[in-house]
Amino acid sequence: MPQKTKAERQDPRDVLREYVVKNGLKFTKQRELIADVFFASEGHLRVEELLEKVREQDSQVSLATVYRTMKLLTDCGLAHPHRFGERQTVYEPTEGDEEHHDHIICVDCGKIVEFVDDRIEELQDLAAQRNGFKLASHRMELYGNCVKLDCPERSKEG
Amino acid sequence: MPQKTKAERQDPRDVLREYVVKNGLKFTKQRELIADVFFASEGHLRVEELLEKVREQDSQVSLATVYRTMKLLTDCGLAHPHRFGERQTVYEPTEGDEEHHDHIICVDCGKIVEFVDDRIEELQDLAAQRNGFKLASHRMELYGNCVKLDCPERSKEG
DNA sequence: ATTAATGCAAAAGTTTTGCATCGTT
DNA sequence: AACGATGCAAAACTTTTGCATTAAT
Repeated sequence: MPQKTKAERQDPRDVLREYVVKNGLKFTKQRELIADVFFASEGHLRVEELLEKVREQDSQVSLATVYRTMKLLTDCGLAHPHRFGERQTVYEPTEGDEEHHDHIICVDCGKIVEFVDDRIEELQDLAAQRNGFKLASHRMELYGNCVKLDCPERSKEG
Repeated sequence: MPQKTKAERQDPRDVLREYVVKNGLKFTKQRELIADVFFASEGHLRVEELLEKVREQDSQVSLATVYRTMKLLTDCGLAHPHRFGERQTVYEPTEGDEEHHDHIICVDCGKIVEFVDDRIEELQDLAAQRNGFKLASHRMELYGNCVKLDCPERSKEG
């Protein structure tokens, strides 16, 4: 299995700058700021949350710009939108060339843990074939309760 | 592995009626009609589509009532909402006590195929445990292309 | 100077809700 | 008769878009 070296990974800001230049777009301070805040955060951010954080640095940035920038980052392959059954779209950074991953979400406290299971991935591929599909991508989310000690919601409730 | 007999399965309409009575609600013709149309259809219906079909029988039914009824059906355990990455919520009938299933979706033509893979289910359970979660439920969607002959989109395009 | 990006506000799309009225119990 | 459900329209909420202005190239 070919393994990408981490050394190949570029600073997301550089990826963005490259993309922007290549497409005759512009590298604005808003884009830079939004990207910085996005990649500095822990991921799984809703657009509103991102805007909030961005506005701590520049209170003038508009919601529309955040939406437009997240779309741009998605086009660059730097971000990926999710819908965890909620109303709002959640973005997470795609970590360079690293492995794809799935999510486990705590139904009590909302904690999100990322994981990969190669055996599952393999079986998904086979399941698709068995049903006459060529698998392109997938989404898998597990929902459950995280153990007591890890769940802030539990400790809150005593 | 305990196996439910199909004989136990009730007519969804009866389940609804029971639920409604038990909760001091009312069994209206709109609810009956919406449930009938919903269960007669092939599932994976968006609310708009459902409304359209419902209005073929009674043009007076409102969108709000369809939304409210689908919520009711969800509470009864008769329907289940999905978001296949699209904007609109899609409902599908939960088939009595039958097995849970996942989905494969054709990115070309939108065809949806249901499937179950017990080995995947098992591994999901283990993956959750390994990450300190007690698995309650999951969602898994595979995206890909269905083979030429099955894909109406392909034949359309020649 | 050119042309894309921004901010704003309005629009669009989906879902929910308030309320007067209707229909089931 | 009582009270939940309905239809309608308005509201709520998320995301997109048009446009005049600003800023990156």
